[in-house]
Amino acid sequence: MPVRLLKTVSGKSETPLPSHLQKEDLKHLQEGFDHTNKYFKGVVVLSYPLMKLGDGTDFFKVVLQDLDNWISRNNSINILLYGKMAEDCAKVTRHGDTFAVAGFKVAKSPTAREDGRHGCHLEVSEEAGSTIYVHKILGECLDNFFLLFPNFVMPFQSVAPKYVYTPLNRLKDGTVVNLYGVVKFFKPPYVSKGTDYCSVVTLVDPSNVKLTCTLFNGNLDFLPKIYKVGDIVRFHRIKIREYNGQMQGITSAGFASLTFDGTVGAPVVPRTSSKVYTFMDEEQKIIEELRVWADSNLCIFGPAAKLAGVQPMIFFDLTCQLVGKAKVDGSSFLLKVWDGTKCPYPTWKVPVEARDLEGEKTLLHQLRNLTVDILVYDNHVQLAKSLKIGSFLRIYSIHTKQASSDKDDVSCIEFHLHGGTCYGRGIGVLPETNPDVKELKVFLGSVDLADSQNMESMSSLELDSTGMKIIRKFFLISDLESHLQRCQELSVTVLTDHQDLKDTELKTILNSRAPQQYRIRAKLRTYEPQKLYQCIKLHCSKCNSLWEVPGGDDFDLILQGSAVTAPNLELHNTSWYDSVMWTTEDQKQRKITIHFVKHDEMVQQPEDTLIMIEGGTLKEIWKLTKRFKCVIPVRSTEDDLELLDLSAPFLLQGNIKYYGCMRCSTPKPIECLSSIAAEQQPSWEPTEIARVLGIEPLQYVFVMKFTLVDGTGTLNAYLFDYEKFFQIPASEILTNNFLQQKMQMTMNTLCPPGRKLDDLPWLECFIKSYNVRDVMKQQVYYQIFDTTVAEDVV
DNA sequence: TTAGGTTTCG
Repeated sequence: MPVRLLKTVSGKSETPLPSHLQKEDLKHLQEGFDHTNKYFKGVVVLSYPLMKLGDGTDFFKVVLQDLDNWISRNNSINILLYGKMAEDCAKVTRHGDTFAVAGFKVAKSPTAREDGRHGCHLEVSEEAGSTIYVHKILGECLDNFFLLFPNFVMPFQSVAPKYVYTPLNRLKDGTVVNLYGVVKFFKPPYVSKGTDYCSVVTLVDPSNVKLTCTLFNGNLDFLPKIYKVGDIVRFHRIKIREYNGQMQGITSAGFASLTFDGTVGAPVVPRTSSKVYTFMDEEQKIIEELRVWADSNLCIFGPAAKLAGVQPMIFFDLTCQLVGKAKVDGSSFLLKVWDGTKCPYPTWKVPVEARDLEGEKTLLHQLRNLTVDILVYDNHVQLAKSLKIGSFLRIYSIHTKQASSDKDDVSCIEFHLHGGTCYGRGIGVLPETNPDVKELKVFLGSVDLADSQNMESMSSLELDSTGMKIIRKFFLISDLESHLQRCQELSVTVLTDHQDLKDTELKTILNSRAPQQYRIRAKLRTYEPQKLYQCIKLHCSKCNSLWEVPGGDDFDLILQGSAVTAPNLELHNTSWYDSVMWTTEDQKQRKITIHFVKHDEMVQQPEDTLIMIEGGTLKEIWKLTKRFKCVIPVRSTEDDLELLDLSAPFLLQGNIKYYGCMRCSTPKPIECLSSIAAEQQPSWEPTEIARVLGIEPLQYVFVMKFTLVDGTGTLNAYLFDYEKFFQIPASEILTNNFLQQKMQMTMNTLCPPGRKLDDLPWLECFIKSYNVRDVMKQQVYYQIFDTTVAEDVV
């Protein structure tokens, strides 16, 4: 809606300014301050002709004099109006009119020295969500009245539209906009490497477009108070920029936010640091609509857990109360927390000096069986130090690790908040008004401390799906018992073949010659490696060699090394690929070339296209794999493109890096790929790509050593499995956290930590024995085969 | 300025 003067108003009975707006004093108008929900009021003492700027934008300048400081010498300020607002205001403005300006941007006034006015000016436009309330003069009589009684509250008429909110699919580079969104991902505010706190927030809206915003502020309070995925935010005056081909939001001067609980039916109460803010009935409607949309269109699955529900080797968010804290060393800090439930596993205690431990000694002692020690590292230390004992926290992405203890059967769980902010890792302080905190407080109050040794009586408050509070008994230990009982009766693994074979005791197997095959029934006493990510290897089926999976850093180094080679322009744009080269804008002036492989002389849709990249970084390549079917990192030689070193992947597809065997591969020129491109329907299968490029592909494989016992003997059997045993492809486990957790849970069922031998479940397996002869001696080895984890185990 | 979502391996 354009600026519109509805009618001339008179008398006090007319609509006053909206109640959420507060008057800002002239002397408080400063750059970098939060002027959200403030207005500045003044009389138009001067106006300039309407102009057009170089880009065609209308521009109008007026000078407002502060009524409350009319005696002061320096009491006027320049107001710069842009666009439609400039055009419309120019039509109706007369000297002597009173303007109340809200939603303005404060910037340094370049003309302050010459015109002697305020050091800053105010910038207003419809795009920035500005509002101007104009009171028209009614004649000299009232004008004088006004000057005599400056505090007289005048009726105002709104002539500018209210805030305009831009859907996420309509954002344009270089604009400052207002928007709503549902939080899909967030990093709670953390101390950046600069001077401010930083919070990263990814939003979605019904246009199904995602926007990642990077928000900075020196004051924690000015960043949005997001507590969980699914919260809804309203951002005012967020700047939109293009970054890496995508729109990005970033704080601009005057940025302000409101945050709402995203639960359908919950009260619509904004969380904000501002005491006043605009919030109308219409906006309540927007929140309610977004809640309903998110409820049916978004999968908001949070990894929240109670201490009673934790497993080793998971990442989870914990809502808890801080009971104690202590410094450990320069890079780590200890938080002792509880949530009223008891962790079913023994938990580790971080050794600290008694004098370093802060917190109420009696309470720490009383809660000793219910608190857990969380060790936080690096960038989280500063925030952790500042936390107040007794405060309620949500700690995001805590990692539970199983401590490897060789000395006894009982291993314990460690809780770590590792350094960095990946996956939103961090600490958030929850206010006492937070619904989750209210609920937690009720529950903590109900915990009978004398009874805390008796785990079976623990209970917990939970919210059911309708948001109603219900009290449910927690019988976690007994749940675990019954689960284990089932495992003991049946078997946690099943055979996929040879059902008719009879069981053989381990003692008999150990005393027999190899090679032979057996069916066994045994318990898994222990396994190696305990760190499951270490059990993934690369296997060459041609020479039978096993290779470690190279780390991301290795790949990065190779990429950096290859980026030194300048791209050979003679190899650009051939009959089977189109090439695009660009130079980065930073000081390094890095050159990146992408060769798009064509089909039928045309570049296909990205999801069907194979690209080759020269000079890219690990991150850039990673991003390209999200968009294109295949990515092959290459470098230029004098007369052809070639693959990089074989310790780098020869191909990236989705999450998977494909490697070639260094012994068996004889890389051919990249030109050979053109034969696949020429096929009628190129499938770009990794094995096919490897074949034409002379690469012997390595396969991802699980390699583990199981120590099995059955009362008659102990036998070490190797598990060598691509997919069948865990029903998880080994190729995906390193890049898929969900699958890693699933695998860890499987191992916890097969070999529950902290259990005595009698309580371990039975496994039914096939094993085969085989001879391995080296120079010195011949040895018998055993391998598990045709066995899989039972379907109902995980 | 900072970070620019994509778990550590202590």
